[in-house]
Amino acid sequence: MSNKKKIAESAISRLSLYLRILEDMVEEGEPTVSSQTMASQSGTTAAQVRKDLSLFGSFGRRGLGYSSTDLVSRIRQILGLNRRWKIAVIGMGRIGSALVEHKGFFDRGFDIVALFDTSDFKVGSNVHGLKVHHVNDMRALVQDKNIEIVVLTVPVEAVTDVTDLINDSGVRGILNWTPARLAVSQSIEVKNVNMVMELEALSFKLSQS
Amino acid sequence: MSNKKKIAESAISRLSLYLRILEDMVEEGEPTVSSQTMASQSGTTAAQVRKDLSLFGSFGRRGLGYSSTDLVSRIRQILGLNRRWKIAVIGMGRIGSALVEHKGFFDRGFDIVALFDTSDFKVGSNVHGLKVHHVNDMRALVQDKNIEIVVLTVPVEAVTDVTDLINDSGVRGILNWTPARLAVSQSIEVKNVNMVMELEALSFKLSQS
DNA sequence: CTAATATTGTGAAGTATTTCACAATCAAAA
DNA sequence: TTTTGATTGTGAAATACTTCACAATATTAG
Repeated sequence: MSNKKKIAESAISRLSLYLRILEDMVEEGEPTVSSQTMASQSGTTAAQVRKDLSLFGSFGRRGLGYSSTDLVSRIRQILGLNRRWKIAVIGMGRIGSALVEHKGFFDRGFDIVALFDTSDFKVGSNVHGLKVHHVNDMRALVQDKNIEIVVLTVPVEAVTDVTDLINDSGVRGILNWTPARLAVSQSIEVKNVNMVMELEALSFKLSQS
Repeated sequence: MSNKKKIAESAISRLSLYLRILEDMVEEGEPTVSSQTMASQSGTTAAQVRKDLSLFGSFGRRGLGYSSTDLVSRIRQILGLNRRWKIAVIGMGRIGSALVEHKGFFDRGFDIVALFDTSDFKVGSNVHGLKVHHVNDMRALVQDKNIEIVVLTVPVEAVTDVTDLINDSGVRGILNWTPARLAVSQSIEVKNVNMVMELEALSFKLSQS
């Protein structure tokens, strides 16, 4: 599926948001939903909602709105969520361990199937029922368990070495919690999550007003 | 300082990034730095770096580049980081507790000075040397300790009630870890952090290729 | 002092994203 | 059957953001 059309990052975030809203609607038994309803619940405009959806097709019916259940499965399809994803967490510090025990990932289609750490002290221990492996065994386990995404929560000093191992492992995507910018091979997708940067953005806004 | 000029969110993120890069340069003893250097280290273009900075003033010298130490303090000033911020964490679940013990916030100017939870079971306990308070005491403590930002990591069921308490507390900014969209008063700034949405964006990208 | 080289700051041009606005379509009521 | 009211899908317009390109300015070498 080598889709050429370039889709904005922002449109994808909104689609994620619409999906959550629609699932709630389905839960509540609403058979249809309008772009206006989705817009007000997600803090955008009805035109934006329709434009976002129109990037991928025509899913609604004029005069009626969208079928909630249908649109849920359309968006799931678009986002690649009509399947489960196997992920690993690398770095069993406080944040990494906390993420492992978080049920939210499983609930939304992401199965944590392996854990890694760099320290011999932690390797071999159990976190939430999963054994912690040494990062040197990453390649073997990624191949063996078909892991496609890793969540990276190692200390910043370890990033360079671990990035090499990831590059070599066959993983396709990284959710990077470290403040470092990763030197990954072209084919690997990276999303950066940076708490401090978010706080700094808040600091900016609060300083403006 | 009621600055009317609207600054793009993306520009602010990049400023955060430049700041980190510049601090490293200073650490390494580099007296000056060019827009090109900052660009390649932050994954953008030299023109973008110069444009971002020019939104706030002229900080460089033609032919020479920017003074590292000077630019660090300029950006700190711009982002409102020329002071320390007092923050609280609301929700002492796994993620909330992990964040409290994370040294990264303190290192970058954010002091966690209070903890809150909704459950009587956790209230009164100690996390990393700080006592956990009941959310009902938020207003008093926010006022007393001059807390301006809260990090919200409560379970989604608790969001509505806790949001009311936050609205009433005098807090100015929220870093929202919950998947809910908060109903906050106009004057409160909210930044949303959503792990699952990030994973879904990865899922989309991986499904495209 | 002049030439060569480096690098900023910034209008203008080029892209990208969002919003507007309206024809097309559907259901229900008259 | 026709009218009324709702709502999509989408070009076109408006806005926002990024990149280009070059004059201005600084240092160093000759």
